[in-house]
Amino acid sequence: MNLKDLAASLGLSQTTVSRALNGYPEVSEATRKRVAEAARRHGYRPDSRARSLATGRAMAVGLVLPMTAKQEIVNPVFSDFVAGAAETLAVHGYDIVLSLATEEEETNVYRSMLSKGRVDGMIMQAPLTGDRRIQLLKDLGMPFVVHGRVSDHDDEYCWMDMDNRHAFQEATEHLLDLGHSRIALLNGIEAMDFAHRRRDGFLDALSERGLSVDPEIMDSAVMTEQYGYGAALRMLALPVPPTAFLTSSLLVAMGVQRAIQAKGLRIGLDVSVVTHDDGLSYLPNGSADAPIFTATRSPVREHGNICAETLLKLIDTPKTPPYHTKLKATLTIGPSSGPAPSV
Amino acid sequence: MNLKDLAASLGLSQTTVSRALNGYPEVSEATRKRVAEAARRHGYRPDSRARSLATGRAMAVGLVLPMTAKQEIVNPVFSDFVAGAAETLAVHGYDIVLSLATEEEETNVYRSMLSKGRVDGMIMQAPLTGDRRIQLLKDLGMPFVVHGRVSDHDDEYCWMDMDNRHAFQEATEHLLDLGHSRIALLNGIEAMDFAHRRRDGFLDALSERGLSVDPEIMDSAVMTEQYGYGAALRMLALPVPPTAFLTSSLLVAMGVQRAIQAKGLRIGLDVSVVTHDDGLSYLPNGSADAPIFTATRSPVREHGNICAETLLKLIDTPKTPPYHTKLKATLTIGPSSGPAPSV
DNA sequence: AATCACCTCCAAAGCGCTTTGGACATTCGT
DNA sequence: ACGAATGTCCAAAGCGCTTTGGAGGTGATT
Repeated sequence: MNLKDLAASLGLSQTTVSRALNGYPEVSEATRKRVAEAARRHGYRPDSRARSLATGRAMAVGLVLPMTAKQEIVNPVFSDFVAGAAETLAVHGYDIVLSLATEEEETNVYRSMLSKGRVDGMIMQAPLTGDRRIQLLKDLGMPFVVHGRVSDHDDEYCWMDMDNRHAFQEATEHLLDLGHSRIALLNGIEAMDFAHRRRDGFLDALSERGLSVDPEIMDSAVMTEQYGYGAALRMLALPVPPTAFLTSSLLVAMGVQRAIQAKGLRIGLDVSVVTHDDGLSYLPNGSADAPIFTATRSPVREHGNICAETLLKLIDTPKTPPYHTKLKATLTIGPSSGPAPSV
Repeated sequence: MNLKDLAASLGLSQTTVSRALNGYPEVSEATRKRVAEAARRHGYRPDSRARSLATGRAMAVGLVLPMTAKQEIVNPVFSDFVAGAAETLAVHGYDIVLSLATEEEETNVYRSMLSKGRVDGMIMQAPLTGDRRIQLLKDLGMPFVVHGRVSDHDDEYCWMDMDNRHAFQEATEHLLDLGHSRIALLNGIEAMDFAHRRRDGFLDALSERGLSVDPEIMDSAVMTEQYGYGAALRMLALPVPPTAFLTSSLLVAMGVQRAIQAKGLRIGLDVSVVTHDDGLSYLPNGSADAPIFTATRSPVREHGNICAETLLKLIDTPKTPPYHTKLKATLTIGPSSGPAPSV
């Protein structure tokens, strides 16, 4: 049943039926009722393509699943991020069109997005340092917002990001204030742009207090529990082991925790752990009033909300200058960090 | 630049240009070259809506983000599943259209899918017991496949599932064979249909050996690390604590592990742990040759592949009878399970 | 009684593509 | 040399919706 048939069955024109259904004022309340009723009865569902073709709006935004083919890992942050974005978009009647970014076929990456009209804008996640995709998106001339950013060209596009540098600086200072001077950093892989900024924050805090860096207690890898466990185990076996760990994700912190326990040490007493917490719904850091880890927290679901919000604004008024949101993470003190043990 | 303009600029008809671009045989190699070149030069991108409207195929499938508004948790399995689905779909040129399922507006759940033409079929995830959405999908008359199933109406629709019952039966038997007779079950929330079947497998294995069940060492909740930790701690404090735990997810198992360590017990020696492992890429169970936990494993990314494959088949030949795939999980022995301690 | 504004509705022109049903040359078999 | 087969291209009809630019009728205003 299409609009034409529906109109015919009512003895009305398509125009009137369309207007009645879409809430335009130039149709009497009586006919509107009649039309709505008939539509319901016939199970009429407008064709989104036809509508989109006529209106020029796709009512959908694109999202690329951040996944480099090499390391077949899916960003654990993805599901919460997308939930946040979808949530906000749904309110405005927008859908999300997902596509997979594999590095090989870089040119073909945005295949579906390349065919015009499928989406009104795009959200890009997890940019790498010097990510070429940003230029690609710019060339496409489609509104887009980046979750995260690439340090060099900050001002030329729209992004929303957490203040990674500040968060890690603050976390480090927290540990320094507790008397720790030998702090290990377990970072994410440094191809991710945010990892750089996190390290910078860490290093800034150290050098501000005149502390130098020991590369032996700095590592970076894909953020898994295993990684945290292995790296912590190795570092704790050093002649002068770190008294504190700063990790890039809760999962890594959990690995560190396991290593600490395996060594027969006590977390928060013998060894402190501070982590960043993306606020993933399935991986909560204890509860709000009783966190497990001391953590800089910035829920990624909220990031999704903001990215969506920003993109919608951009779609509405395409000529707005590049707009940025920088979120501050909140430092929550938990039992995992305590005064440095006196030697 | 649209097809019309492109054709005009070449002095050809739209028909010819369209055919040249889409690889139809009735166009000379020379013109095909010329057209392709011009298209590239002008950056011509066909409008997916117009094409879809003309062909009748959307070249996209719908996916509902499984999320009940109440428990604001995003299924951790989602990202890997969707990666698998996207992977397979991309090969065939299909996109994924995501939408959010909130329980409140049940009727409105498939809003975007309801507007015809956006997708050619749907994948539904994480069905609840007696899930009404399946009937809804059937009524829509659109091809769909369910990841998981609802026990009662197995045969009326297309699904792919893991043999949850068998997996948990096997896991339980493994523990029984090791001499454990007091086994705790930490299940997922039982609103999820698969949780039922897992429990059934567990109970079957027990009753086969004439063992009865102690409800005090059976629990079910959202599968987080915290839950595993808390439940295990509580159960280990019982007068007759369990000597083994069977958990529904790696995250829960990690929580159990933490509780065991906190109690000063040794995993695999004092207390055994067996878990199901969804093979999430960001939460690996050790490595293939050195697993951390004894686990029944069935990578959910593969589930995504299969669901997509199945759906594509269904879209191609809509009249195929309901088609089912049941995957067997593989039991991998790790150091987390060992002989029951002699009393 | 004539004018005006307003309300309610409609015909038809797109939106940009695919595809049907030929048209017009050119080449082939005999 | 002639009809048939083949190769190459085209005009135009959709696909199902929105939206422009009126048309006709009603009641209020002058």
